[in-house]
Amino acid sequence: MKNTKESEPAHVIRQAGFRATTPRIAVFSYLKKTTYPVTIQEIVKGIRPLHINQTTAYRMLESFKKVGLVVQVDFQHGHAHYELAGGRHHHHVVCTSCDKVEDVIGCNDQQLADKALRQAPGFSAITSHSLEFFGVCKSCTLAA
Amino acid sequence: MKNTKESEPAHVIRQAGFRATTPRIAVFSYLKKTTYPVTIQEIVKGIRPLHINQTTAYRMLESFKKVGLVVQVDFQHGHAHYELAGGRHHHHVVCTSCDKVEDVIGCNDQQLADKALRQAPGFSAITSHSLEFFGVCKSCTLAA
DNA sequence: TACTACTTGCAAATGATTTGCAAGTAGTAT
DNA sequence: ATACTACTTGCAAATCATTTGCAAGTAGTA
Repeated sequence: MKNTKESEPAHVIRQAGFRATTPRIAVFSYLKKTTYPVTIQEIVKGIRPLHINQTTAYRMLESFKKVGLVVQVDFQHGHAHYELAGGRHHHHVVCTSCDKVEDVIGCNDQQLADKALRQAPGFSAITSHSLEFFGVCKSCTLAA
Repeated sequence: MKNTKESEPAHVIRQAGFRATTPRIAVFSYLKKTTYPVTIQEIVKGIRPLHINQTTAYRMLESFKKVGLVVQVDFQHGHAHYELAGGRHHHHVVCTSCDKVEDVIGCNDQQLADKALRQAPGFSAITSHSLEFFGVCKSCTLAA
């Protein structure tokens, strides 16, 4: 299984230091085409008919996360959501009624982090942050 | 069990629409004296020698959260943390190595939320948001 | 083509949180 | 002070997300 086009999932996966296995290519490709952060369940179902074990998915996402290939986000739903990193850094607005998600960019994160660091005397560095917004989407507002 | 001084836990709890039971007063008082968001485990242990069931704690925190008495925060530790609401709105910096927590204030949240709402065409309102910073504290930096 | 370290699948363990139900009690009416 | 009822709690068991151990499979290299 070899494929060297720069943008090919297999290539990206190898660049990240992993073997380009069928499950990894499928998961990576799936994440590439999703438009919002997905759960492990969605990933496993999303790559059908290919079937992979949930354990495999958990391990894969964890390792992808470790090398910065994916980002984990928390919508306070009791389970993790993942999305591909690499795109423009952004955050999300989540509908607390129907779980719809939209992206938000331009949050001036560096400035936020700097300000936070200045206020935290016991810290020497801030490496990341999570920022999610919760609200009600228009369809749910109408439905209420 | 009656007590009407404005600031008394029992009074606050009744104002929120609950019965001022021993477990609730104990948990509320405990939260009042903690200086960082605590877990269910910490709460149950923190009110000793009074013993309450974890289930009770979960239900209590959930209901406190629902009426805005407490806020739930997520440090990506696999379990929820809670703190009393009502104080100044703030966020946290968490050490990814030792879990130390420090508060951060003045994040201009309203402005952040407004900006987010403007960018989310499908949403009619933003009701809350979560913002946590992750980094390394000074002791852990030295220990590394 | 062979080989080995990296991967995957499966089953079971762990940990957090939830649910059902019977027993207990705060707050109110008597 | 007493009785009463709806709100609360405790306990046991269920559920859900995630992790771990180990044997079998396979990608990438020699």
